[in-house]
Order: sequence, then C-alpha cells, then structure tokens
Amino acid sequence: MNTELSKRQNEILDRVREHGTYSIAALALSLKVSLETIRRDIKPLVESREILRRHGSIAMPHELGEAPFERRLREHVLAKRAIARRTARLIEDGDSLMLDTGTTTSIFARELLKKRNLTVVTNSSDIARTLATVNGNRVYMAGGELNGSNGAAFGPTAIAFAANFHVRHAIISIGALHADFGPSDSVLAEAEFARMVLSRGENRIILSDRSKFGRTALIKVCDFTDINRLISDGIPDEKLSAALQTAGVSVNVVAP
Amino acid sequence: MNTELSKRQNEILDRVREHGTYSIAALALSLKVSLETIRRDIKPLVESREILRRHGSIAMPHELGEAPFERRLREHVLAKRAIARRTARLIEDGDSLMLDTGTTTSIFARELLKKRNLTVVTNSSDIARTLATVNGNRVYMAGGELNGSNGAAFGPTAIAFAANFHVRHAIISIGALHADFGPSDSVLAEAEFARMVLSRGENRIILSDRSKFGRTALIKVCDFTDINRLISDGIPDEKLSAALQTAGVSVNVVAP
DNA sequence: TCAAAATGTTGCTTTATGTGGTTATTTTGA
DNA sequence: TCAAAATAACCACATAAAGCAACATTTTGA
Repeated sequence: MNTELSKRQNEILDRVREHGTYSIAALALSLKVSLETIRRDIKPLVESREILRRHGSIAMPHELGEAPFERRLREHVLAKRAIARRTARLIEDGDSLMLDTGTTTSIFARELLKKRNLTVVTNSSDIARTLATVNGNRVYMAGGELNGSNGAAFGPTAIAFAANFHVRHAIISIGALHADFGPSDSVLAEAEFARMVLSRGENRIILSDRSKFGRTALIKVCDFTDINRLISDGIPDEKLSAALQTAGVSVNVVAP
Repeated sequence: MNTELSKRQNEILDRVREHGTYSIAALALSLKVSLETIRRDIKPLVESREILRRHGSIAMPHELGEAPFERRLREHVLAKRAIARRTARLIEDGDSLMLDTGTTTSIFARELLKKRNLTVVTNSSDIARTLATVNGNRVYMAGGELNGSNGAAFGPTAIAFAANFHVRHAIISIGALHADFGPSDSVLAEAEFARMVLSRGENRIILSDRSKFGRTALIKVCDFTDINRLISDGIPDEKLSAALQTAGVSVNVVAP
C-alpha cells in the first residue's frame, strides 16, 4: 500500500484537524485546484478513516462525538427491534437471562424495560446500565477492561464470572450464520464469551438479522445443536433451513 | 447505508439533551433549514430511540419507567454541570482517573467526552458506558452485582478491583459534608468504595453541591486531610471553610 | 522528447433540501 | 362535549448542489 501523502494532502489534514471540519469548495478555492483534485486527494484519507466524508465537506471522526457502537445501533434498527420484540415475548417477569454484547442484544435490552424483576447477567456496560436501576431487576455485570468498540468485558475473568450462573434464557447475537460452518464471529474473545453464555442457559437463543445469513467469519462459535432457537427478520434459504431443522432449532421469522 | 450523523443532527441531539425538550420550529429557525429537513434529520434518531417524538417537538426518552437514578440526575443539573465543567478543567488528554458512582460524577463523565485517551476506573455502569467506546479511552469497570439504585458495583470484589490501580485524579461525590464530622455517606458499601478511590489517586477531589453543606450522614468516609480539593457551587460557611483550610484543601466555587 | 502521473473538463447520477398539496392531530370555543 | 379552526406531519415532486466517471489536457522526470 502506498501511504505517501502529498504536500497538499497534509495541508488538508492540518486544516481539518484545526477546524474540525472543512468544506471541499473552500479547500479547492484556497489551494487553487479543482474540486475533483480535492476529492481525489481526500479519497485515500477517507478510506484510511483519518477523516470522515460527507456531502460537501470533510470532518474529523471524533468531531462528531459519536461512538461507532452507537452508529451501529442505528443500522437496521427496524429489523433489530422487530427481532427484539419477538424475543421479548419469550421472556416473563421474574425470568433470568444472560446476554452477551451486541447491537441486537442492546436493543433487546431496551425492550426488556417492559418486564419486571428480571435477573440479568451480561458483559455489556450498555445493557447493564439500561437495566440495572429499573423495575426491580438484579443485574450482574462482568468487570474488567472494557473493549473500546463495544463497551464490554471479555477474557478469562469475564468467562469465569459468567460460569457462576445458570439462567433460563441465554441470548447471543451473531456475526455470521452459515449452513455448513454454523454460527461464527470474527473476534476470538467474543466467540469464547458467547460460547460460555450458551452453556449457561436452558433456552439458548441466537438473534440474527438476515444480513448475516450465508456468511462465515473466522471463529466458529458453536454447532447448531448447541442452540434451541433462532430469531431473525428473514427466512433462511433452503440449505440453512435444513441444517437448522436437522439440529432441532426452532426458527422465528419476524417482519421488520 | 450511511448512518453517520451530520453536524446538524449532533447539534439537535446536544440541544435536546441540554434542554430535555426542543420544538421542531425552533430548531428549523435557529439552524436555518426548513421544517422538513429537521423532520428528516430526527427520523433516524427517533427510530433508534435516542429521542422521543411529540407533536411539534422532540424530547429525551425518560417518561416511561424512569429510574430514580435518572430522575436524580436532573435534580440541580445546573449546579452539577457547573461543578462538572470546572472539574473537567483539571483534566488533560491522556490523564488517568478513578470515579465512584454518583449523579455528579455521572454528569462529570459526560463532560469528559470532550477529552481524549483517558484511562478511567469506575464502579458505575453509567460512567463506564458513557466513556468506554469513545475518543480512544480505556475504561476499567468493577464487576459484580449492580446496586439497583445507582447501577454500580460494591463490596469486597469491587474494592479489590480498585486496589489494582493508581491514578492521577481520584474523584468522588459525597452525600454530606460537615465541619466537624467531615465527608459522610449513608450507605456503608458506598463509603467503603469511596475510601478506596481516594486512596488510589494523587489528586483527591470531592464534588459536592452546596445542598450537602452542614449535613451529616451515618458513615464517615474520610477526614478532610485525605482530600486535596473540593469543588462546589456554593461558598462553605465559616466553620466549614476553616476546617477545610486547616486541612489544606483547595476549594473551587463555581456559579451555576 | 516522451511516457507516466497529475490535474482539469464535461456530462450524467445521486443527494440534500425545499415546496405545495393533503392528511392527521391538537386546540378552540360555543 | 363536539365540531371547526389551527397546527403539525406526511408525501410526492422539484431543484440545486455535490459526487462520480470517462476522457482531455498539462506537468513531471528520466
């Protein structure tokens, strides 16, 4: 990869760092080049995530003051909320649950605000803070160093913490779901924690929007036989359906 | 799918967070765009439940089943935010901090969103989730069963966790501050944790709005000599001032 | 000088925002 | 209370600005 930056590109970076944001037109004007040239200059900077692009201007990523996790919370919200609502129908007041971190489980936690007296075990600071102080819930959160991309604790301590519990519903979200390879994830620590979660529950549920179907990721999380139920917003294709049915997995499909 | 928030959307979020509610017309007027544009801006924010939609305005999503902790967050907000802002001036990018749970420290954590690369140790799920996923921060959270009234972990495990660290700023909020009895709190577990926090920092700071002055609570947290600085929105009376001065405590008074 | 790289131009596509007409909700006043 | 008036929301379409891609031109460096 060629990471050499031209003088002009460095000038652009300096200016956007200084001002937080800068318009393409102003850059073209003051640097005395065409708009196209500016666009070509910033293209690699945007691709390497040094700056953010938007219509007519560029900005520093942190200028927006928004965490990537919060942004991901907004992706496919309608599908995720439909999945969350369907899942919430399986939960009764007073139930015990274990949840791993994920945008879908975070949205599910917000649905759980309608329930009372839950016992919740999680490694996610977002889920913990959503549920800890309301409705007579009891929340157990795994501590440690929180992952910067999702605000959750991982590693041996978190896994040992989760091992203390046995709950009625173990619920995870998943990054990829493939007929042959099964549920998988791209981060080892997250996959290991998800595995522990599944091992601690009677009902073992995977939440997954249909964009995950047919994809594979680096780390296999479990076999289909390790789960009881899949809740999604799309009908799995024939191969995946067959694999799920063979493994005895109930499938709930919801309309977004 | 582009789910990045525009500058204007962030401005809208800031305003509604600050004021609790905001009219669509006022937003259109002050941001100099049409009503439709504002409506389009807030649509994703409403769908992701970050704000609530009303006829003609938007609002923060409490109302339904608001936690007592969240309600207390809004009591004396102006004083607390003034204290938080003053305290934030003591913090530099890259600093390490330890914070115990409390409404004032939670508001202080929101001020810390303006800083970068912080190392934060806390027992509060609210503070953890506010800071964990932004600005290159590293957040260490004490785990365990979270207290239902403030969403934080206490007890021997939390105290042992905190004992692992040494930070530049140890910051606690306090329930009562009395010239003779010193800083005190009504819950033993919280007092014990606060004591540990103070023992782990170079700068030991107490945040306290003036309503706490002259009051005592059941458990003594520490002596005045155990702290370096008090930040408040009111001038302590003569007796308290004298006690603080004798103990060598700097006092910062802010206007709300 | 000439080939390669950088920059500019042109025409088409996409995006953001605004406008006007219609429908829905809230407020009002008898 | 209820219906009319006022206000806000919604929708489809219009428009201007920005983005993009293909091609043309200029600059650069051996």
